[in-house]
Amino acid sequence: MARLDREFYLGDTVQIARNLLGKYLVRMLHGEALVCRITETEAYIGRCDKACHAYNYRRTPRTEVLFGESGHAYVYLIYGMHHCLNLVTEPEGEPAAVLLRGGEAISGIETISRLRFGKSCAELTASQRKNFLNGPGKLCKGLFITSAENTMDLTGDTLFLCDCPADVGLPCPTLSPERIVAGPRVGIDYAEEARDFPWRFQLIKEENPHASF
DNA sequence: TTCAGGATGTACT
DNA sequence: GTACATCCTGAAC
Repeated sequence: MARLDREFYLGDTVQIARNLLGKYLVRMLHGEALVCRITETEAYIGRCDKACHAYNYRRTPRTEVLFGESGHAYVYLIYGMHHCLNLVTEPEGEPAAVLLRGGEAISGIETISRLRFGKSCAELTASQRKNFLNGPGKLCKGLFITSAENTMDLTGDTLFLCDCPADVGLPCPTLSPERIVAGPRVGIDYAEEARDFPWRFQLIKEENPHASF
């Protein structure tokens, strides 16, 4: 199975955040592949970014993984009840990561639905279908990603990314035209000048262009 | 369809 | 004690 290797995560974090759009996140759970296509990301760079947990190289037990080898997962709990998944980037010693903010479910949808809402797809309301994986906490809940996955190596067999679902033996979906939109990040009003960095990237469907910023 | 409000745990000051 | 890279529900429009 071809998947994104360590080298992919070594470069410029903002570029990686952009490059991750359209890639496939694979979560193996009890032998089943839960797969989603990434549609929204944000870059966080400790060196210069007040919104980053490791701003100014602040090193604590929590941020330790950000300083480590690229291509590992940084998972943390936010607002006491939601998890967020980040992919560690850049060489060791440079704390930086890309937050996965949203995706669309490709495979294992029935399982994802049960993890998200405790019921099958067929029972979901229109609102629940619309808000399936369109948020960082939702993505983690749907793919059962918790603190247990913190520091996990993303080049392993449990949680990884790939270019194309064919890499995990799935048919490639037919894609409608899309474009990439960049804008300021969400929920970081406290971060002063870093608030306005256009480090959020989103895939927008051309026929349904509702950019949210 | 939009909006306000509450739920909730951890890290760090 | 405070702030936090959020989500869900239900009420109002």
